[in-house]
Amino acid sequence: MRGVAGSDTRRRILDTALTAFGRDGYAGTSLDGLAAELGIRKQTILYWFPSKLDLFEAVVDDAAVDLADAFDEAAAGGLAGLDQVQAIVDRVFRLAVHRPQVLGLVREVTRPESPTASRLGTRIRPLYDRARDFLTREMEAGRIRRSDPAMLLLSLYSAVVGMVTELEVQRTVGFEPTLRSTVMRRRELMRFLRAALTPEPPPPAGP
Amino acid sequence: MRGVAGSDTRRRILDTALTAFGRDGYAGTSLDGLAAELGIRKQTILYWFPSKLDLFEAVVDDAAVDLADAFDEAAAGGLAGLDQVQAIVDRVFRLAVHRPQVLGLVREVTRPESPTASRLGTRIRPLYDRARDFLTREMEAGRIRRSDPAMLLLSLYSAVVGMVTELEVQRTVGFEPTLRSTVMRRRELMRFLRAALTPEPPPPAGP
DNA sequence: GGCAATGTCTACCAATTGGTAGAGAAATTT
DNA sequence: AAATTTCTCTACCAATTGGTAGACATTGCC
Repeated sequence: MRGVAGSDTRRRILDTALTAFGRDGYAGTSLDGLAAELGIRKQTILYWFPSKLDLFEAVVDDAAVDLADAFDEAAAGGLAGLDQVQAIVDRVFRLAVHRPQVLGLVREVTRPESPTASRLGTRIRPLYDRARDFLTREMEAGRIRRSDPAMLLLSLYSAVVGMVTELEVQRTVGFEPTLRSTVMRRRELMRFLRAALTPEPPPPAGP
Repeated sequence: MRGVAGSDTRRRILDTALTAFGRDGYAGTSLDGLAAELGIRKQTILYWFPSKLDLFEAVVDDAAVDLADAFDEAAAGGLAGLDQVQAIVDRVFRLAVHRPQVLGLVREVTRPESPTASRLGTRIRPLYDRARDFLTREMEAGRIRRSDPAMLLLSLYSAVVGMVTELEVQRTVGFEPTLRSTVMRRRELMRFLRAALTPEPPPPAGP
């Protein structure tokens, strides 16, 4: 078969590359290896993406869309306070469970020296700003414990990504996480976050 | 100068390699590049460490000692509950501020596909066990909010590493973090952790 | 001063890397 | 059916990779 399949080849390359980059990093992924995994020649990859870096950027853009969609969807409910936070965490967890590769890529791309650290930066920035604004608003409304929104956001992000990464580590070690353990983990994370975010009861009214 | 310097070369290689591996990852670091950075030839590196992988493992072992020392030191005070947690966080922060490279390496080595994921595993395992036991004990004593100790530990770890990583990212972007901002960040982190860990007040005594 | 040990270097090497040039098959257009 | 476009391939290539072999300089010991 030659020159047949149309451009689902492009999609297949993107998907496999996402996994490979997330798993082995940019430097650790070779076009030859990737091609072998796909059962095609490296030159076919270079036909669809003019260079390795172009491929990487395309993969990042692709993943960024997924992430943004997840956030949008979770935010669409128009919830407030802890419920909104919970909705987002749930949604990210869902993404992480059925496309764990995306998180691997996030990990790779947020490395300071990543070849396109800046790219994900510009893609994610709007999400970040929205999230921070949300937290600020909720704090002012007293629905979330008051603190520095930027740093709180970072803590949230770290906790979520850390927990999801842990799922992946388990899987690598050969422990296919059960639905049950996944659910437990998410619940545990939410307890942690709720504990950290619940506003303190107002102090007994002063003079 | 030839055959002179004695084996401080070995130390210099270890230090520079730590930075390089943490910054560029294992695959992203080349012996030639490393040698150039050191002003020596690659063969000198291979004289001290028989292979790239051997070098990497030596670097990991070296860093693991630093980490273990930090923990030991923080644990030596014999504190309890949140105070002990705070002591450890402070100590890790201090390490991260004056040897940020170590954290970069931790990041690299905790990647599921890292060439020596297992190695840091065995080095860190004892620390992990100790920490989990500590948390379990403190929960039973009612000094820390009750939850799954393993997952709580993961949340703590993620939050700390995430925050420290952020410091590094800032530095990369060119924002030399001031002492002031570092302190603020640490304080913010502690507030987050305290909020998450403080035990709930006992429910009004039941029947 | 001779000599072994130590440490760094030059000279190579085979394998792998990302990338180019262009042949050739299938599908589409004319 | 001829021509063109689309897609995948074979054949290369220069640069870089981790690693080997061994020359040569310095040091400390006898």
